[in-house]
Amino acid sequence: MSKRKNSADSRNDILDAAQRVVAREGAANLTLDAVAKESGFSKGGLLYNFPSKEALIQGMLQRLIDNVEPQMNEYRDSLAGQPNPTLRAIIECIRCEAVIDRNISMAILAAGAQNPQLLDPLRQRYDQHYKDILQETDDPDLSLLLWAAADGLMFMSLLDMTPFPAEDAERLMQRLRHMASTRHEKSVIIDNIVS
Amino acid sequence: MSKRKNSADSRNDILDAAQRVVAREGAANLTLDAVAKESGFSKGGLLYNFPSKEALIQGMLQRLIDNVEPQMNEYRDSLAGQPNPTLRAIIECIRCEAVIDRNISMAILAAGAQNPQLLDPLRQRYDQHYKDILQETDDPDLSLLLWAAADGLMFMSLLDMTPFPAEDAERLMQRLRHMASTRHEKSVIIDNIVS
DNA sequence: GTTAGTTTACCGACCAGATGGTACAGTAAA
DNA sequence: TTTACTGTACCATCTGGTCGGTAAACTAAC
Repeated sequence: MSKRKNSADSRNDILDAAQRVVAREGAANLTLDAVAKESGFSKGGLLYNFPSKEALIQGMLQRLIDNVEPQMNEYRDSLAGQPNPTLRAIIECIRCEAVIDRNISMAILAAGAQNPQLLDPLRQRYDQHYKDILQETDDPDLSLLLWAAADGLMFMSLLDMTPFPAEDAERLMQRLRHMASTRHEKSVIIDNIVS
Repeated sequence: MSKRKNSADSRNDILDAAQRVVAREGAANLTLDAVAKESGFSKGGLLYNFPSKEALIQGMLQRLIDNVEPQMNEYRDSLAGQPNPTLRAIIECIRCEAVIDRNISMAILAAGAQNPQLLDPLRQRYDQHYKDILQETDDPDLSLLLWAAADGLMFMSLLDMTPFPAEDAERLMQRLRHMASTRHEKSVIIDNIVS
């Protein structure tokens, strides 16, 4: 009966429990008591590791980010030298739903609605992505639009509002991927192919 | 001291008050008491008009939709005969932020996170947009991607995560608009301009 | 046209449950 | 001795929602 764990393990166990709760019962039922029960910790132990509910949610978001990061880097590194590696890595991550459980993302979104600064870590990521994408592209605006499109598809899926079947979404993602992998000499190219 | 108003007026007054509350104090503070106070109604009167908080939020969403609809139709009608009228109307609505107050949308989003079926009216709209866009386009996938991109930009702005300045966003929207207004003979056109 | 009954629209006190958080005494491993 | 908890009791507050009451407005009978 080893009581002692190191604190990092405990925190991870708690975050796991929180994710299970939210995945099973939805964002509305993410309460300290529920997480305590699910994790096996006492409420005191929970609040010892995360001094507030807000801290817990911050922890969830941070871990989510930390989990996606290596996967993204892997993609990006494998595309080094080719066009738009970061953009394509983002698209790929969204495509294979590295974005984890819908409920978890929704819970974080809901929390963000109540306390906007909770999303700051995400904002930082977006900022970094923005800079990387710009630096790698021949056609900044097109790349940003492709990014926005991928993001839009992700949000639709997140909110369960995608009006088309999964295979269509898949095809769209492939086309995005394809568009991101071609080089363009100038912004204007696309705009010129008018009938 | 006419006590009697017709119910529709009361409901509208209450929805106005709810919007003011949420715009001023954020989604977290959208409580029945706050809305009652802001609207001048008693809590009982409020709950007479909206039998539950959920009903109130549904009302807010519905009115939001009802307000944007005529504006969209106007745009669309003015583009009749030209390519992609619906898509372009959507883009235009997003561009000039017909999407109303950020806080209001966030409140609805937050509510949707807790009770997903609350977003059903929105889903219906998306479904209709989807059908309309498909029917009007020469290049279904491209149109859907442009739609997704516009949506992505909207969500970024909604969550206050747009990493680029407003003028860049404006330029992106213009490009979207432009891309939506050109005819394409085949999907492949775009894909072919590879270096 | 007055009276009586019914409905509509609203008031405001009260309530029950949930929830985040505290306090604190104890305990066991490192 | 410090760290990392357990466990319980407790609490203040908030919040959605109920409920009995009430006055104006509408309806209908006389």
